[in-house]
Amino acid sequence: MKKLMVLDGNSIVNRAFYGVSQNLTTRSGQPTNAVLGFLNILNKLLEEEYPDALCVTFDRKAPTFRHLAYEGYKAQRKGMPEELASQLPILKDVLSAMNIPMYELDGWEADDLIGTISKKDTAAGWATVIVTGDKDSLQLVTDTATVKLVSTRMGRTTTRDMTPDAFREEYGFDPIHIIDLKALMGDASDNIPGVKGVGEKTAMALIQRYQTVDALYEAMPTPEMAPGVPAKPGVIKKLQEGEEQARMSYDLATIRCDAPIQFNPQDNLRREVDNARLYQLFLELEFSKLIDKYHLTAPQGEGAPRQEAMVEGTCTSEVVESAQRLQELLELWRGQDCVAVLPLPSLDVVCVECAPAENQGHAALLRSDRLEGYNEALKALFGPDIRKVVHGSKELCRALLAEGIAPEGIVFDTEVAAYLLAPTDGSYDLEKLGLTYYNQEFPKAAAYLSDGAFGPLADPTAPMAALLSHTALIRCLRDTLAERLGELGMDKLYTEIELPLCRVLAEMELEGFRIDRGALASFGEMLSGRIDRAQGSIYLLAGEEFNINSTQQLGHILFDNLGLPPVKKTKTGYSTNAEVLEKLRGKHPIIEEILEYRQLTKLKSTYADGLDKVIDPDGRIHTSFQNTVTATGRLSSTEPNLQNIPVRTELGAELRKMFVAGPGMVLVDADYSQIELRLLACMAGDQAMIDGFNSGADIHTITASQVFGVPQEEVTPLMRRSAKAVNFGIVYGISPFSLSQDIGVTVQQAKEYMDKYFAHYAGVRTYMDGVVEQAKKDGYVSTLFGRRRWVPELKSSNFNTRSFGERVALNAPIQGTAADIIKLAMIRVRDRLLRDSLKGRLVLQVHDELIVECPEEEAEAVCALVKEEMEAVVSLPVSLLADTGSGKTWAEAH
DNA sequence: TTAATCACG
DNA sequence: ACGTACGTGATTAAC
Repeated sequence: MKKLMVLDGNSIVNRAFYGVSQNLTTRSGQPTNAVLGFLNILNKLLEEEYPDALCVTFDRKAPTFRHLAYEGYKAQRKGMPEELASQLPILKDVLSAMNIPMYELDGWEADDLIGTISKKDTAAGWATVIVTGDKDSLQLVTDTATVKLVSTRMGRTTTRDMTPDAFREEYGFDPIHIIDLKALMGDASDNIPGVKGVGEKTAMALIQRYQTVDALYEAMPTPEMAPGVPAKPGVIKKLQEGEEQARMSYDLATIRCDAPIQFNPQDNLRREVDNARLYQLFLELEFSKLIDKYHLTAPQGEGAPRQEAMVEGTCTSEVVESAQRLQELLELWRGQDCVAVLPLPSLDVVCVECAPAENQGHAALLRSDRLEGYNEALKALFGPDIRKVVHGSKELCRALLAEGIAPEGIVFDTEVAAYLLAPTDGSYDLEKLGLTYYNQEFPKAAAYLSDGAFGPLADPTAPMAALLSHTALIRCLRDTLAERLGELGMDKLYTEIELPLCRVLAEMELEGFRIDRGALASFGEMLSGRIDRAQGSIYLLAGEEFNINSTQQLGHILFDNLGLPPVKKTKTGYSTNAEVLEKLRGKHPIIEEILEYRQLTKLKSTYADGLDKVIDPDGRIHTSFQNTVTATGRLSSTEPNLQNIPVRTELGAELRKMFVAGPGMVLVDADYSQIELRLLACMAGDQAMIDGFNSGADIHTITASQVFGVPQEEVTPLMRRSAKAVNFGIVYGISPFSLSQDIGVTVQQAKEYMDKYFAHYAGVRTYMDGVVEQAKKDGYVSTLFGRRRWVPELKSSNFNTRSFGERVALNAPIQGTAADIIKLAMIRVRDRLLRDSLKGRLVLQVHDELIVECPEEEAEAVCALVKEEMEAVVSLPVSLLADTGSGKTWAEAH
């Protein structure tokens, strides 16, 4: 039996709209989430069902006769948000390009068309699968027509197949009687009134007993309920009064199967998509993933503007196999403004491209298996006399340095440039940049990155084509991105900070941080013992064994079994985080044990076990510093993250004793003191705060004394703590509510603190207002060094989104300037160590802290050098201060 | 894959 | 009336 799948277009697109991330739009601002969601659901359905034929139905305004029958009918549905309405024509274009038939008819709704189609389908001897999110359609379920109910909960699509048996199991009557059910209980979303005072429970019990409205009213005035369901008093009266409503609702709930459409399932057999049209549409919608999924290709001769130099074919290529040819090429490259270089991670293959003539590229492939003296070739290529543009220079530098080659002459990094231009984009794959900047599709890097892509057995054409086009793309991007950086005033930031930093980061990653493996292991064993004991007490106190790591199970034990009062809820149930547990402390002895257990297991799994796994054979940990990730310009650290090693608790801080210097070496640690607050004082130009810092006293104490109006000597620890919370909160754009939560006072008091704060630091308030205002005007904020962060959230109509934008606008310039400063300090410290012929080397950066490993005898000099360079990065009304220390371990040096 | 939690500045 | 601090990454559970 052949199978037709028919979709309720309106119902599915609604689910998609509300189920898929709300913020998905094209660069021009056209929302696309509903279209994408629809296609995702469609794909999932096709994989599940493999129908022979497929079609989609759409509403076209409510039928006139229904308006006459009941004026309010479907009135609510007219309020479709503009963001969704604007996507409907796009969706129809896409479906049309996919050659999927659509049915719509003036005055008819999608489910009436489905009813009609389903009936004709059955008559033709076909099976039907109806896809909708609307339970009304369940009345159409027959032996040959099933309904797939689609629901999207929290972005996940789930479907449920309703056959007559499944339906009867759930409802206790035949599918057709869902009409009778709706007639009694009504349906608010469809404005079906039903019988007043009769809800789902009563209606179900009645229909289970009588099946139909007719039979029910025949049994009046003494109807029975389904066995076991007690009749509520007054139901009979309500049924009698509501008979007219019930009859009318019955008509409203009935899906019509007699729409005047031509339909033959044969006309809906699946067809190939229209490649050219769909490609163009997906390009406009920026659905690059779907272009891959459908294996769409760019139509020849039309579509997006193409950059000639990038097209394979206008670019000649060769594999370099002789030393003589290599020399010729090196000479050619020396004469170029720049050449693009794309290395594979192992450096076995390197592609170099230049453009000797207008629009005519030439690429050369260097392969370790085809070229004698390969390492020498690399050395020559990465000499100072050839200007190179690369994508991801940190990785390249690390690979070259590992081979003993010190790269020079890297004049541009397209990945870092793209990051500076759009730091919130998240990733900067070449294929993505091609789409962003040239509206052009490129092959995926996986084509040449996969193992053995260039091996002797592999078909060389696919990886070659991808490699060549990506190398050409790098060359083109350099000009585009460099120009854009200049326009935005970021060329200095780029050439003096970001680009040279790549090399520094590569060196630091290669250097690594030495770990005392034995100490780490015994620390882990100690934790294990304590975890076992804590776990034992928890099971005992709970009266049963369960997975303490599962927040769901834990919530169940605490709040259902032990009867503790829930403090906060999460999307999925009870919240059990430390803040909540802290509030429950003292109410039950299990709480303390759980807090202890949490602390211990965190230390064990993330640090004791986690770090041990990534210790290299050289006894050191080589983290990766990510320099194209954060929205503010900070670095991040991964595999492992060495920027979140515990320090705040005594037990956690033990770990820092396992980060050690090598034999005969020490660690020098230097951190900026209050750098963000100092920057706030300077950027706001607030004289009171500037004076506070320059007086040399503790800034939190000064703030407390000013806010609470007492002399500094009389500031209590509590007052200082509150002032500190305010100081930090201001940098994040805090609200009185959050401050009150943080320091445990009433919202009113918190507001008072903030008012007093702003009264004393009036310049800070002026500055904050000004920054937000400027950001709203410009659409971005910048740091002292010109780094930008775009803040589109400020334009949102959503209060929360907009508020977030305001906080971002306040915080980004401060956090970002601090990031600029320490980056510059890193470059200077690194250069200075070399210039002074010291053996000390940077090994770690933690946002406001630098760690250098150096020979014991250099300790003093390095301390002085690092402090000097860090403090001298900029000259501001408040001078920067760096505190230094040294020792055999990180704990000792800090 | 997402959510919850918790480690850091 | 909203919903409540900026920036990260790793681990675990559960879908």
